Amino acid sequence: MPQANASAPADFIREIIDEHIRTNRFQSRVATRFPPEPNGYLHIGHAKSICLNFGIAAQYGGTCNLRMDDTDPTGESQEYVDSIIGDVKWLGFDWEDRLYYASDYYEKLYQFAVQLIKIGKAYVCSLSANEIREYRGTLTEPGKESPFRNRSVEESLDLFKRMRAGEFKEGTHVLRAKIDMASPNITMRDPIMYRIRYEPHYRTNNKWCIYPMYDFAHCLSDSLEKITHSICTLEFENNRPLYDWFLDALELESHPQQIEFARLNLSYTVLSKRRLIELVENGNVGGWDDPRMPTLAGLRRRGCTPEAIRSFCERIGVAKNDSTIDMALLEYCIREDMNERAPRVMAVLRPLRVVIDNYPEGQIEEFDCPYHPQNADMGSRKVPFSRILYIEQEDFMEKPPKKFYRLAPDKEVRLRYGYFVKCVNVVKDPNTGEVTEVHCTYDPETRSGFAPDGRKVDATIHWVSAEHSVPAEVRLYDRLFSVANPLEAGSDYVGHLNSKSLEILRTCRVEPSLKGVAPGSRFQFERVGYFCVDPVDSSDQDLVFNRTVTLRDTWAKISEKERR
RNA sequence: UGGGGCGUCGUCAAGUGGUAAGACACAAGACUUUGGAUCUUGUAUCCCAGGUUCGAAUCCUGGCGCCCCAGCCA
Repeated sequence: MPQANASAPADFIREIIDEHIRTNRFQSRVATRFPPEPNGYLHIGHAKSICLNFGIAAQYGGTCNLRMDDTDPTGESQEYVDSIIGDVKWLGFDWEDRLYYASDYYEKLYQFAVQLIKIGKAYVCSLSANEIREYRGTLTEPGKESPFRNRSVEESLDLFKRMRAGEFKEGTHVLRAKIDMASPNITMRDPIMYRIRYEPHYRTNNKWCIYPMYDFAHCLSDSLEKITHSICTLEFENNRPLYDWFLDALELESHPQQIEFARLNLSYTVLSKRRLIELVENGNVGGWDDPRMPTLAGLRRRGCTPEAIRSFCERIGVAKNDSTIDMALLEYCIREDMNERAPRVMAVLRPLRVVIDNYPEGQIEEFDCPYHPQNADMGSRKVPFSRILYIEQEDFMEKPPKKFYRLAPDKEVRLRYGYFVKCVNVVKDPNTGEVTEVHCTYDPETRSGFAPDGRKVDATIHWVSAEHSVPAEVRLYDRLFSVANPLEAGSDYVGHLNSKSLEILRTCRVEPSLKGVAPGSRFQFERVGYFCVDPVDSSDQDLVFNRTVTLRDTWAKISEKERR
């Protein structure tokens, strides 16, 4: 398990824990948990919580449990459980043998409910859903007490037993806590503890037809697991009094401290399970693991490493301010990580044919090219060079603007790890005027990239040998949404989907060393970006690369500025 | 016109009465066989208004703004 380093940021949660340790609350124990509901895939917002909970446990020598908060059979499934387990593991965290399920506590939870009825703190209410809503009051008006509120303990006990036995239809009865219908905190207005639902649960199947609500189940699950710090997001702040109320009413010894922090928002994407499900179900993306998705599955398929995501989670901090992190920070973390680990390799995404007029026909040379400019330990590979090459279309301009350093008529550039070449002629499509082939001469004295006479070139460009390179498909991914805050103006966030979030290039040529690379392996295509062999669609016969993130592109900024 | 939370650089975020850390972004420059990487440099008086104090982002008072809560979701 990754250890929190000594310089781990001291956020307000850690301050609270330090205080608890100082005052010997919880006997200096620290026990946290990550409690997802298995009704969707984990996203990077969950990663923040995972890193927080597991990170704190590691830092304080405590434990962190993984618990499926599966109290609502609707939408929950084993598929999601499996994905959650895989994702947390992939992120690099270990819950050892502490994988728990709220559904395993159903019987105990039922007994707790019975106990609350017996001490007069819970009752079966037979109002309809609509009536319950009406009786609840509004934000500014107090609620009214249910006519069933003072039902006898015996009657509630009997009814509750029969609810469990399946004697009633859905919606006819619920179990409620007897608190205060006039509370200014709506959460405390006799909250529902159990509802009837004739829906098979993915784990308990048809054993139960009553299911506990979050507020009732969560605090008790925490207590049963002897959690000390129950960390959740800000929207549960209103629920904290209720969290405490149940534990106090049952006089439980294990009474965790709930602490709330601000959930993660990321620009140019959405991070709510509901919307992510919509994107998947509407077919706006290819699935939960579509590389454009902010899900852990999507980020993984795109090529992100767990290290990059953990680094991101450390950098963003933990506080109570509503905040939106700039996507640029995530991209930075990915580049930072990739820069160190990705072998450099050459690939031409949009090929332009180059003929070296004075290079002997049929001659082939092999250049030894290091995999990493700053790390010789990563070794090198041989890259073949020949008379006909491909370069990137955008690396040649017939009429270059002032600051364009690359190849142009009469201009000399260096081919990476190869020779200096000078453009002497172009061939154009007679109909479109488009340049279809560039003719160059090379200087044999400049082999491996240096001129003995000391002359310099403005640019170094990448290339592949036409004959030796291998074809590949490259998928260029970009931000999912075209605006920073897709949710800003109401609900038409789908309208802000970035139509250019995926561009598929099918005529790419990559250097021959890439033949047979393992799915999931990551590379830097020099001067282009970081790429990952698609773990799903790539094969030895058909190479498919996903762009994880571009390189920082100063030229793009300059040319953008010039255009304005 | 209820209750709960939050307001420090474009975006995050330290700061806990002693004179505004850091990161990303941005800008300028150095270096460079990736217009990459790296390195230097630059950029805020703290939502507003009063008050307390020798001294306030930090304390007090009053405003203003934003978020959450009226699921038999979590």
